[in-house]
Amino acid sequence: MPELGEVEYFRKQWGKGLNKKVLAAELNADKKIFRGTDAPALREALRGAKLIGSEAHGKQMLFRFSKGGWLGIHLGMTGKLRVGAAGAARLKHDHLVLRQEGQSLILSDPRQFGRVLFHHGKEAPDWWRDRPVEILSAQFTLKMTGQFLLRHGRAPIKAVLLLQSGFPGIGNWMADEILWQAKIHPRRPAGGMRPEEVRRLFVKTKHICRVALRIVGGHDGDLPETWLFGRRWGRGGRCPADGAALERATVGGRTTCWCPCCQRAGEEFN
DNA sequence: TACAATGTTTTAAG
DNA sequence: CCTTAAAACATTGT
Repeated sequence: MPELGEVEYFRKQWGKGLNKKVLAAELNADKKIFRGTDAPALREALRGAKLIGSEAHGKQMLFRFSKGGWLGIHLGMTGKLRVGAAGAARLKHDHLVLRQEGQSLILSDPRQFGRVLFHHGKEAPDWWRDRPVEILSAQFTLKMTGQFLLRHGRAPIKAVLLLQSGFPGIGNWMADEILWQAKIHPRRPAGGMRPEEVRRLFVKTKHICRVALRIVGGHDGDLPETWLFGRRWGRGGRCPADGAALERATVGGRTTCWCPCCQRAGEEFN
């Protein structure tokens, strides 16, 4: 599930635990989701600590606790954050449960492509300090975007949009939406874009992030019917703009959906 | 049964 | 060291 907007939605869910103490952290330290993390240390450090803040950055989340607890969460493909009852039983894929007075903050992730990180200390850990420029920040510029595309010039543009080092928070449906709205074929080499196309891609990237954060992040209604979003799942979809049958194929290792009429690119890419 | 699923990470090759 | 492409990861649902 989680791309930019959904990550923000889940962050807000755990936000319900703000300013409340963790009575106990329950987890299975040997689960894959804790790979590379000292899970027992996490459990000890969070017992009695208060949740004092949270942030999202692309698909990464950080939950800050008193006494120097820094909890990083990535939801992978199937991760979710929810709030349950105080004594809620741990379900099969509930890998981390923070018990608070009156409620439980729960992380579930069946496939465990997600990851939990933990750092105990005064300073922010490296994994939170070294982050790419956020798409909606003023530092994310047209020039930067053009440079990033050139740097990955031979890869298909779809694959480049999925690189978190350049487009943090963009996932599979957002990449397809950006390319459809910008009228660019997903298999076009990133470095072969005309200036006008780079500009369209840049503008649509910012726009789609903004709307996704508002609508998906706030669970505030549905994405516009005029978007590709609602038609791109499964075969047989039709382009909202011209009614053409949508194409589906694997591009950049992921299922990709596009309109062969709106997103023309010449024979060699179809 | 076999394949696909809103994502990285690893491995191998250029 | 850098980029690219493909496989791997673990589980569920169609």
